[in-house]
Amino acid sequence: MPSPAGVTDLRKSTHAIPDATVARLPIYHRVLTSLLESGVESVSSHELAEVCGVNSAKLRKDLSHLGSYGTRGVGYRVEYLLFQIAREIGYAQDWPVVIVGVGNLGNALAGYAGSADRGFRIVGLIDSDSDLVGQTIAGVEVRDLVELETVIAEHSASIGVIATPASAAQAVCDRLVASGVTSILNFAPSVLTVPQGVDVRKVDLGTELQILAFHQQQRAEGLRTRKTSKRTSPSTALENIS
Amino acid sequence: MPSPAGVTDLRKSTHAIPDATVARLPIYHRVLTSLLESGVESVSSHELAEVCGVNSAKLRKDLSHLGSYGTRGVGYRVEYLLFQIAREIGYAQDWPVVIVGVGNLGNALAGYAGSADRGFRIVGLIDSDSDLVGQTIAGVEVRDLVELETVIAEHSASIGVIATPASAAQAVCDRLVASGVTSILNFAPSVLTVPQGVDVRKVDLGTELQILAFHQQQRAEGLRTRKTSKRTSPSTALENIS
DNA sequence: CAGACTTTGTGCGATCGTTCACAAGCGTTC
DNA sequence: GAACGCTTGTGAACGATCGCACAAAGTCTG
Repeated sequence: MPSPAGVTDLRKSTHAIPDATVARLPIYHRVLTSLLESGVESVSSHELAEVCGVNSAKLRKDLSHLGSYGTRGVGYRVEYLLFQIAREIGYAQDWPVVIVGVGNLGNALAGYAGSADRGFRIVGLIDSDSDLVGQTIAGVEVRDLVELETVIAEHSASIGVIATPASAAQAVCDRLVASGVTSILNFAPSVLTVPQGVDVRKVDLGTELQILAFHQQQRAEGLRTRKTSKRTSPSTALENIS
Repeated sequence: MPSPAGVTDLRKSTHAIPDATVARLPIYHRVLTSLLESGVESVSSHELAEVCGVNSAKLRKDLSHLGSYGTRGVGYRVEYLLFQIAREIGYAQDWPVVIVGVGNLGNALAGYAGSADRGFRIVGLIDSDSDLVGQTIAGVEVRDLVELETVIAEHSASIGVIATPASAAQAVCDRLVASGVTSILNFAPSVLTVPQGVDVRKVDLGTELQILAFHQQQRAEGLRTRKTSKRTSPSTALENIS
């Protein structure tokens, strides 16, 4: 899993939950929520792992980092496990989030984090485009870039999302950090420099596509060198050679 | 690094470039492009690593997987290195991409991958909303969901993007796979099941936010247990204890 | 209550990724 | 051309993660 950028090592002192595990907890949480709504009361690690798309041993080890919340011979009680995971990842804490850049991407995020009752509350939508300022999106009024510091202070926001063009990203980032934001989700295709103690996660749509393209190319080359054929039936023609 | 979901192990046979390295190549590519435009002709691994936000040893090892494209005592020639990376990740191959789901997110992606001269060409925008069908976005006409198979066949698309609600994701995925798509980028918050030989990468906005929230919570707890203070000045109050 | 069965929690080895540290190689200077 | 300084490329140690395999601990049945 992608390790966070410049994370201050501080969690070792408390529970010490591996990064790889933390990255999977939200998935478990979502699947468990879905199970709970379906009326399922208990799951085994095998069943849950199957649905989450992970190895069952990995799942058990992940959960064991939170505590012993299962019952041997039976499995995990969905509701209880869900509660424990939720507590661990700070769900239902309603973290105040500020989104800077209300283009298509910012819009999508506002709708996503704002509507569903995830553990977040959009407390600020910021843009420099005067046409956008004043509009209400997902129940929140878009405010001008100059009000960035004000909005953050108003709601004591500690999580910021950068959905601006790359050219503005570092400047916005600096202002976020200066205002007390210590967790940043960056969608701009640029490398952010932050002081120690600030956590930056990067999501880059272009990079993701290029990684896919790489694998696609590898596959194509693999086929070509094996039997010199044009692209024909790619369905199940690839067998696993490990 | 985030390991891809159900990737068939096939690359071992050719060059065997580690996943972690592949995930960083697009970053190097972008930074190098920027350097080239700035007129820089040569960089050392230290300089490049600095800008890319990685360790210089890691950078050198990454590049060494592609070949020996540097000159000892000097560094790397920007243009040459850029070319080599581009070749490796299939840049300028103009991969045909189909995007299913033209909400805010699909829109953002269409603009992103379509406008900038990245190595992709949006050949299909698909949605089931009849209000959207027929509109032109980023120079491409939105077509109805029923035409999915037709559009893929028309352009021999092998990369598909799912930007639909979670409820539709698996069904769309199945149809993509059945039509010959072997690389899928999934933005829907759901676990996709695919046959062997199909590569799925998942980008989950909610998960990313929750990972940030977790770290934020850890930090808060760390502070609280150290000295019982309210949230005051979070600016540079966190020192690194490793 | 004993024995069979099920499933968790985890010790351990294998694999993958990162970082250090240094030899090998290149350019430059005297 | 020898000596010096710089940077690459990489062997090797380290650390994190994964997955197997199994003991521990529970349920169920007779």
